[in-house]
Amino acid sequence: MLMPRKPAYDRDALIAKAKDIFWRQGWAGTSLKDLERELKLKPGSFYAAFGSKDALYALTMESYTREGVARLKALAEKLGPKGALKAQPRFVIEAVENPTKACMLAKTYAELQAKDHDLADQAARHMTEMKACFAELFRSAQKAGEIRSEHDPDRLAARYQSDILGLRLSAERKDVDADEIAADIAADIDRL
Amino acid sequence: MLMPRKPAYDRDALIAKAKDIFWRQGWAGTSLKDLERELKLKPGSFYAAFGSKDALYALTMESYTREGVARLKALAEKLGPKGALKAQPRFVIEAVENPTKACMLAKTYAELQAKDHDLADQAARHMTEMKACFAELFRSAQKAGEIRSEHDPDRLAARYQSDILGLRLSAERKDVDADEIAADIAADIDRL
DNA sequence: TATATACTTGAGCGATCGTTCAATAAACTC
DNA sequence: GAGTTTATTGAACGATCGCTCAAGTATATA
Repeated sequence: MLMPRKPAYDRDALIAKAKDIFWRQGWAGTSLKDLERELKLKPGSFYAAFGSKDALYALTMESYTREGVARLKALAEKLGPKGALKAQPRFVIEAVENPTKACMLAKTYAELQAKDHDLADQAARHMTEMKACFAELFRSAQKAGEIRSEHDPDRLAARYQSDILGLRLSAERKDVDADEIAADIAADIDRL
Repeated sequence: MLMPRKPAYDRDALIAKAKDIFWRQGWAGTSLKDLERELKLKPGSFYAAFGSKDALYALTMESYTREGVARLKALAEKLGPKGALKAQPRFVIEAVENPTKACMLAKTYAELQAKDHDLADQAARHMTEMKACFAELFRSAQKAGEIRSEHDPDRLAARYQSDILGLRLSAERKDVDADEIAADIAADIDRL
């Protein structure tokens, strides 16, 4: 048997690069020309590597979610569940490596839900997964006695995620002091 | 002087109709074919009436904001400033006449900000205007003694608007009970 | 009724969309 | 090196994008 030629590109690096572009510009706002230029791939190579624009978009959302979950768990490892929940708001809007402040999943869902696009469903599932992570942290914090047990952790998680989505969108505005909002969200955790 | 023929359409009604389409589908997600079909206008009439897709989009955002401000002020007239702030969350997610729950201005800003599109700036200005309305209500509530005066009304308004944006986006999800979030936001007002 | 004016119509413009594919170049085994 | 397999290239496809404009139609005044 003969061994084939190896691709010249690093697939994971290309997904990471594409994620930044999609995250910033959205689905319709990113053309194949954009991707070809930034990823330095001609059409043939692009389609051999990823199959379609939508398939690559799905890969970038998976990567986005995986990293988000990992970061949250690392934060909980270091600061405990309540500490992680209090730190997360400030963290998400201060990450300078992000191409934009708003949540990629929320942007995707908002853009494509009306079209009943598959990517909207996938974004929704990823958001559900993130919400479950938040709920798990609230449950842990309750077990640790850091949050009163009279609260429903799933309800807390839904409200918390909603607040974070609003915060991240607000953080893109020039007339809003997102640090203040983040501080207020964190302060709310202390009152639970 | 001779008098011309009158248009067969109601311009304001067309703007209202276009607003629903843009609100639901977004800027890139709405094609001129969509508008021609829904507004029952051929290209020539469309461009004679509105000039361009973007010009019509701007008109719909103006109408959207004008109606939002009017509704809020009507609510304040009836329920007082604090009552309006408490009622607004439930109100925005329960309005069945809306084509979608999420805020049109936020959707527009999120979609077009990366492109430095003029419509993103206009959306941002309209959001600033809404925020000023909220701040005015918080100030009134403080004057009426319904909210403690130690709070900064502008900061309260920014947080409140952020929460509403998150709520309205969350309300489009099937796995989230938006009524609970709305109730929790309203409950926060009582603790100020 | 004649005429001027504006509205309506729809074919079609150039540009760009996501995608395909045949031709060429490169890297592997034998 | 010969032979085979895959990666790379870039022209070009059909569809759709926002938009233009000349031709036809309807309504007003005179």
